Amino acid sequence: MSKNTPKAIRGTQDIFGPDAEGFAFVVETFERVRKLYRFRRAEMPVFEKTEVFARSLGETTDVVSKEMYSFDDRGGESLTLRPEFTAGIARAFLTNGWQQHAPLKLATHGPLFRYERPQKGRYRQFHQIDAEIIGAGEPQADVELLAMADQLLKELGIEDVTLHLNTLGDGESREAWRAALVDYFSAVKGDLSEDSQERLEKNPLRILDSKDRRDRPFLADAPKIDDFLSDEAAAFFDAVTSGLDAAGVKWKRAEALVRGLDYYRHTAFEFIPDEGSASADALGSQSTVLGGGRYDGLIENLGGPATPAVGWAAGIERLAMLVGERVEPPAVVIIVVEDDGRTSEATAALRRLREAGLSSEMIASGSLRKRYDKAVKRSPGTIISLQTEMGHSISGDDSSDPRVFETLPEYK
RNA sequence: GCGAUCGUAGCUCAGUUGGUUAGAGCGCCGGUUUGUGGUACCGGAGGUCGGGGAUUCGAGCUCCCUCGGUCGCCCCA
Repeated sequence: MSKNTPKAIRGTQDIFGPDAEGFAFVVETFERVRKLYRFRRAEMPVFEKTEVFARSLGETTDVVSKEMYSFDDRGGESLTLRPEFTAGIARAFLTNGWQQHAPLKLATHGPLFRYERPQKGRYRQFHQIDAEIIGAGEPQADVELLAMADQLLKELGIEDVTLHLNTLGDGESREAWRAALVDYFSAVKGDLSEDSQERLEKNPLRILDSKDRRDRPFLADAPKIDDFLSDEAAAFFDAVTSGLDAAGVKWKRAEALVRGLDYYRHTAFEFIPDEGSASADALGSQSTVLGGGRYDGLIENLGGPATPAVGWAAGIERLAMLVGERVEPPAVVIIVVEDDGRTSEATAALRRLREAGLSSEMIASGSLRKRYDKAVKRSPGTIISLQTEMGHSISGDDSSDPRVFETLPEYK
């Protein structure tokens, strides 16, 4: 590599080989499951006016205040590369009149951008799959959404993660709880970690899942959301949990689970690897594999009508790490050209194989005597070797697809 | 933004208390052997040891700066 070859941007990745196969497997599985649940596909732009995210996520959140990739376009307007899907989907819902389709089940996937220090399972350009139900305020929507997430993880072969579930209540419940937490933690402020003292000002709910030892003694006796839930909010949560039970989705109550973004109300959830599991090891300190919740106020914040909605997103890279490396399937046929005069013959044969839907390639370069060895190393179902004197040899008869010789009877 | 750690061929790594032309395996290219084929052997290409500066007779190895990777904190998928 020359010294003046440009390097990739920090936090971006070039994905290839087994990793790329894992990535594709996640996306393909998501597409399949999403159709099973009748979620409709949507595509949004990767950039929006900055205000779309600033107004949706909350001006004071870290994402908005320091993690957005923002820039001015030539007209001087501030634009931002999407740091998440939900805000853009809400904007699209309003500007395209998708209200007419409500309740609307949507699914999408693609790249997102966040200006952060990269580490295991976290990148500046990362990729998510995403599912939302917009315009449905009933708990059954939460159940539907979570049932889909649960089945997706199962179909990906990820068994050692558990749904951690909480409710943040409605707006009033959440505010009352928040105030009680501030009172409680303020009383012991001096004994809290520096980080949590800061959280007390900015985001007191997050003290609850602090990793600092100094905060732990105070967590167990902290005010519980359940004591502040309105009757309606409690009934809503009951309906969600009983619905999950009916759908066969295993879950675990996580009273300390809160979500970072301001727009969440009622249901909040994360699928987290079980303690000590292989998945927990694979993810390092990035524990959440899929997360989301209900965001009934968001669309109103963007100037639309009051519209309830729930959604989740999951990092494709993180899921791919749990799925493990996936090998590329070998070719059905490899044609080895051991006589350069027969290259055209091989080209014609390949065309017919591919038209018949049989994956195939040829090896026709490099040392003549090593071409066959190269083919063997790629372990195809069948090797057809075109030799001098118009001869040929076949190997792999046992594992050959019968269609190979239906397509190319002359080599049988 | 903060902390830790690493940075030698395309890849994975060796390189002794600093000492002459920097090595291996794999991969790649060519050849020999086996004569019908995933073997073995030989040879070749490929590195200004991340970059810059300092110490020294002499630095891949010591020191400083810088740039990158990785992991962790904050935050988050």
